[in-house]
Amino acid sequence: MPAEAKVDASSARQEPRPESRPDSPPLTQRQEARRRRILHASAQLASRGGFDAVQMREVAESSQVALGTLYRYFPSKIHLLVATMQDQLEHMHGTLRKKPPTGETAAERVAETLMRAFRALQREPHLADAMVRALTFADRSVSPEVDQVSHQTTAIILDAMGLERPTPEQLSAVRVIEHTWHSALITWLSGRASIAQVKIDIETVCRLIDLTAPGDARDAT
Amino acid sequence: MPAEAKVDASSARQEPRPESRPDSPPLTQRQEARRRRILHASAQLASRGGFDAVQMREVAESSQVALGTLYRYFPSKIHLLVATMQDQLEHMHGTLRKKPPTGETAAERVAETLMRAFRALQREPHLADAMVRALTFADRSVSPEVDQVSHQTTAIILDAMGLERPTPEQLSAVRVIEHTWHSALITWLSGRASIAQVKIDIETVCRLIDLTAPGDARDAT
DNA sequence: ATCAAGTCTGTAACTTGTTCTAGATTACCG
DNA sequence: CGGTAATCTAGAACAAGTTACAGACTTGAT
Repeated sequence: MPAEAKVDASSARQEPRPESRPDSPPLTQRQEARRRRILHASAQLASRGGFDAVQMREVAESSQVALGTLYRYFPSKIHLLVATMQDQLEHMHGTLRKKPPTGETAAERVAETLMRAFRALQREPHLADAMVRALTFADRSVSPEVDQVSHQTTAIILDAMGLERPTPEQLSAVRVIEHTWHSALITWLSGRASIAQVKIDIETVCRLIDLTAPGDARDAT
Repeated sequence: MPAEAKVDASSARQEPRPESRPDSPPLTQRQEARRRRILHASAQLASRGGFDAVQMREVAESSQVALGTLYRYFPSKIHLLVATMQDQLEHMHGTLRKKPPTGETAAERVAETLMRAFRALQREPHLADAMVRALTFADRSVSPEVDQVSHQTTAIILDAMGLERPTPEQLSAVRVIEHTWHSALITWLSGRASIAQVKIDIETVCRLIDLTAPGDARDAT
């Protein structure tokens, strides 16, 4: 059995994900595989049962890893679920990129994109529950990871807007859209708002985009 | 020692709070006092230490109540903290009512009011942490209570707008403002956004109000 | 091939939210 | 008053997140 070499720049990287996680120590293949098994188990358990069903002992068992190891990879349940969200978001961004939104205005395109994402979440409401609850419950110790999720979300929205160099005002609008997106998801997940309400809220907040760039929003795609 | 009579309509109610909690079984004076002690202890513990510092055993001890009794009054830590928030919100609404906002437009008045509330929260950031985290983490079993908080918040915002009969569009805008408010608080509490950022986000989202009623927003106070 | 350092495993212990129980106390009714 | 149902108390017990640790396995370098 040959020793597991670190995966460095000289070896062919099979996973098309050069960005996003500049891990301080590069992982061996087995470690990368463990990480992957853990995230998979996490998503699977979350898909049934939501937040509560993701139990650290079960994740460890499902991914065939000792509990201590699980905690070495993800220092808390919240870290694990936020990482799971990062993972899912990458998928999502890829999927969304394939079919760019068709709306005329930037506001329409953003709303369209978010509604598409929303429909995807509706297919796995328990998973959405686990991820979003973790995200909003995260305390300061998870800030870097939550920030990354936020940046990824921002990237998705800016993509939909078709902007290279957003103005500060536009960035403010995007931040507000993200606030609304997260909070609206929460109200939907906890049964306090209908799908239709979420749609309305998204469309309402997206109007802010037109407000920030009244005349020059149409140069995209 | 005379038996504690239920506080019913025939006895003078000393607390100026006839609305807000139509408790199915009316409470005796001692029960009302217990409830108050519990909420007080909860707020006190939250004020240092935040969410994690509110430990059910400590709340029980601080309020001189058995653990089982605490759970009879508030069926979970989340219920307790959401109730604490309701309590604080009532205070806040009263305080805010005394000095109505002075802005020209409805958007300005709402932003002014929210910033005033924000400054109040800044004085007790740990308490804010406990309440807001509980609010967004609450699951379906707490929906009625969370809804009440939401309604109270809506009332505050509509107050600031100076509206009696808001249009559906305006209500949508208010919902989006609340979303932004909660989510912006979270990002601030977890150290991912500065106070200045929160201010900008609030002002940004408040622009939606002008958007929903371009011509007739000025008839208040 | 072999050694030192780092990693993984299995397991027990600890913490805090939550539930349960038996026995006192209190509230309400006749 | 006296009885009964509801409530309260103290404390044990349970559940799931988290930590600790001893021993086995990997890794990287010689």
